[in-house]
Amino acid sequence: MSVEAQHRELEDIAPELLERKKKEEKKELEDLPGVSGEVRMRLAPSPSGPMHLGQSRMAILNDEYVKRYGGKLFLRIEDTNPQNILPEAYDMIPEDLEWLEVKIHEIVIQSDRFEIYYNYARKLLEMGKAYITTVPADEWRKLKNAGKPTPDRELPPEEQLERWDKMLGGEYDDGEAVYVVKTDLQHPNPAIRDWAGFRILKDVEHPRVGNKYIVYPLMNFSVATDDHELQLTHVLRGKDHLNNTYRQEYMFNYFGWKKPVYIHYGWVTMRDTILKTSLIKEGIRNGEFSGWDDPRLGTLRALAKRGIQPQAIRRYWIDVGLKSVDIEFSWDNLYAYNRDIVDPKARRYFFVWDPKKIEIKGVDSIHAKAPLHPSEELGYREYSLKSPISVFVVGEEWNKIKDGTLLRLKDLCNVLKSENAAEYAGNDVSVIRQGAKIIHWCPENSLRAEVKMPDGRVLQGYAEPLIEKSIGEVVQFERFGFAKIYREDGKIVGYYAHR
RNA sequence: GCUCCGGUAGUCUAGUCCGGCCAAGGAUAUCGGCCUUUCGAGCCGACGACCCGGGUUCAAAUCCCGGCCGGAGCACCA
Repeated sequence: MSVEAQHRELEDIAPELLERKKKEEKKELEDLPGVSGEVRMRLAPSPSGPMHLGQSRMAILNDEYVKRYGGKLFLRIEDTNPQNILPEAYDMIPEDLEWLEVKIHEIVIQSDRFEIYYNYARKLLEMGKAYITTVPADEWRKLKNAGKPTPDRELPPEEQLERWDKMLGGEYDDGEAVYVVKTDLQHPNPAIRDWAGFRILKDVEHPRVGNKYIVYPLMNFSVATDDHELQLTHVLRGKDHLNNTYRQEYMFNYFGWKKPVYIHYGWVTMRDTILKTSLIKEGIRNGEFSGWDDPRLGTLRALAKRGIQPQAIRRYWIDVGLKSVDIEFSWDNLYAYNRDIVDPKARRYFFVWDPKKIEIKGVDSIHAKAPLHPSEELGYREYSLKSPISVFVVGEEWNKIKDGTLLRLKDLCNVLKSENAAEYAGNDVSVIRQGAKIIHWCPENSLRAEVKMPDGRVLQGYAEPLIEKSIGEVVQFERFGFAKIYREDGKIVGYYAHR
């Protein structure tokens, strides 16, 4: 029977089975595989700058799972490359996580743990699973890609240990000797073959431990060691780390450690978003950016400044989940979540950009009473205007309207437009139903204000005086968009979030 | 070049493991209507997708084979 025939038949016997039901779906994170009891997970940022939007994904997902299953979430600061450390970041990262509402149970800093790494390094040499090579880097790499060992790869453990002690003792200079973990030189994936575990950095001062150590662990060695030492059950990481996982598994196998469950999520591209710490650092130095929270940046501090709520970011990443597909970040979706949160609470005000002052003629006084929110009971902003009455309107908008048009100044009155003035035309709200255009305004005693946009533009204008009551809050400038309000150098400054 | 990982509307996601309640659900965006003293919110509607080709099957987004496309890694960075 064909599918169509089956459908026809079913319509006769049991039509209710063909009825479609509509349901709103609530998105939840899928269960973590391999959970038995509590979980132990970690965030592992390097302290090169404050956290950005991209990194918030791993923070949120780890946090969600630890909260769901119970257990422990470690913040492990990976500062084993002293050349890429911003000292302030040691404080900025926990601050950012706190803002994100991520619950950290314990902070571990890798530069406190050199002795632990050295200890395992020695063991591995004793086991014959690692070697010290004095072959120059490019030559070593060439041999490796050809599947061939360096001459010193097979030297006996005693000799390797001797070399290790010489490394630690400073008898080699930078690059003259490297500690390598053996894997399989015939491994079909060249990325998995023997990998460097420690390097020598003699003349670099580490911001936390100074010149105490000259032998620095590389990422794969310290990560594998710590993932084991912290007894992690699950590791979430970007799939750019997939080959690192395969590398690290060699250490787990050599030592017989229990492996965590590894989950690799996909690559996120963020168009038009500045995330690279090196670029930001440079931009701050040369004055291009105002700081780590410049509204053009993708740092969490910049988003916070603009009034993006941590819960919106959380919902966004939960929505995305941890699939291994590569995705494109959607500002629209993030903004939609943020609007959901912010809209019911944000007080409404008028902000007039490109301000043009016009006089309203033919009336002695007007009392304006505008609700602070269209549906929530948040009270009113009231202004008494006395003759001569002038208000600010948006110049570019005003100039586009034909003279003689009947306009509604929202929550104020109706006017007949002429070039640089307006004739009072009563206060009958029903003109709106007749199709009168509504524009906004602000009183003559408004405050100078500017709004900083995420694309770097700065709009100059006026905000109504009562905005002062909402400094530090996210407000909605009617017919314009949501912004978070600050006072900077005596001036009202809004950081634009979204429409 | 070698090795991995992926491919559902503009974007994100459900479904794929265990083929049939999928003539593919939800969100967002866009467009239209209603409502509203905001261009916000709300309500209603429209638009829009299973990468391609074979095979297995009564039945394929789902299983098999072959392509194609995208991404990542091949550092003495993380």
